[in-house]
Amino acid sequence: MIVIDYRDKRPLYEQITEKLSQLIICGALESNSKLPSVRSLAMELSINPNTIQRAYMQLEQDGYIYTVVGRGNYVTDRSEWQKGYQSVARQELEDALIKAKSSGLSLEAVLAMAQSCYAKDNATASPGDPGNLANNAVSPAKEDGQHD
Amino acid sequence: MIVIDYRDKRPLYEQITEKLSQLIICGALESNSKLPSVRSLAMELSINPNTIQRAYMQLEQDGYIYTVVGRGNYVTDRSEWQKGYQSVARQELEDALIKAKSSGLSLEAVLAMAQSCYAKDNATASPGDPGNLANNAVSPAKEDGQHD
DNA sequence: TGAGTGTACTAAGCTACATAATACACTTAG
DNA sequence: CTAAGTGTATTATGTAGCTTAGTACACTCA
Repeated sequence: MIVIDYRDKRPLYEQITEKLSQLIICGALESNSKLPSVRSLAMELSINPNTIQRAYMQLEQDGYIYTVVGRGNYVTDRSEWQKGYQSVARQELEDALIKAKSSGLSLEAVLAMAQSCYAKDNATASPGDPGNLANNAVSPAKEDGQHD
Repeated sequence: MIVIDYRDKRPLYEQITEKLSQLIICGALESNSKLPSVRSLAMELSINPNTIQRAYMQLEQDGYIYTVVGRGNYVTDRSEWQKGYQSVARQELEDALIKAKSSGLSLEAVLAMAQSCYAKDNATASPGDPGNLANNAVSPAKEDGQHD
């Protein structure tokens, strides 16, 4: 399920890249399953195919999907990107820890947050909803589909 | 000391905002000390005064500095932005924790990282350090703190 | 063969960023 | 008071990135 947020100041292709990678990471999109075609997803989201193409290009470069010309785009095996993703996550965690420390947060508070977070049931969606990635509830201050 | 990184893809004013706020947070710039003027910092960094002005505007909006028209820009008391900064740090830490968890990092690994980080001596410069931002002019030495 | 796929390219419009050049009101030192 | 230094605002210009639009080509598969 992808929703374009036009209040988001980031470029569209970046939003799409982020949301698709999240869907892949959390398991909502199974390995080797097929992604919507450039043209069909563009139509569903009411944006230009070039923008989708750019998002897919980025996802392929990041290792989350692979492309078969003439056939489509497919989700890469978890083992392919797992390592790199974990490395990024570790770095971001370290940065956040340094910032937390400099902000005056106590070590105890940080440890408690970690415990709490790992106790919680953070969505690791079950691979049962392939279907539509688009949600037609987008209203950029105008009616849908109309671009001058 | 501020260095412009032209390989950085972010806007200049954002780089400057970030580095100045870091200097303020870590204590390299004392509360109520005077920042370089818009024009002088612009000249030292060889960029346009408007860009510095924009950075200062952002810093003021974030609460890190306050402005006295006709006099200059000054570092805000720590207590003014401490709370908001801690709140941001906490949120970023939570995001990083969720990401770490989803990447497969174990709770033990995360706890170890936190311990390690808090054991380390992460630069929290003590007031009195050289406040030089480029090569010049921060300490007027006689600032009787006149602010609103 | 034809439909669907990824891919590449050009052109145009829009926005953000950065610079340049002024201009004005204010504060302070003289 | 004057003059220098300060923040602030404005307009104009150039550049770059994002997005759309339209077209085109090579590939895969029923």
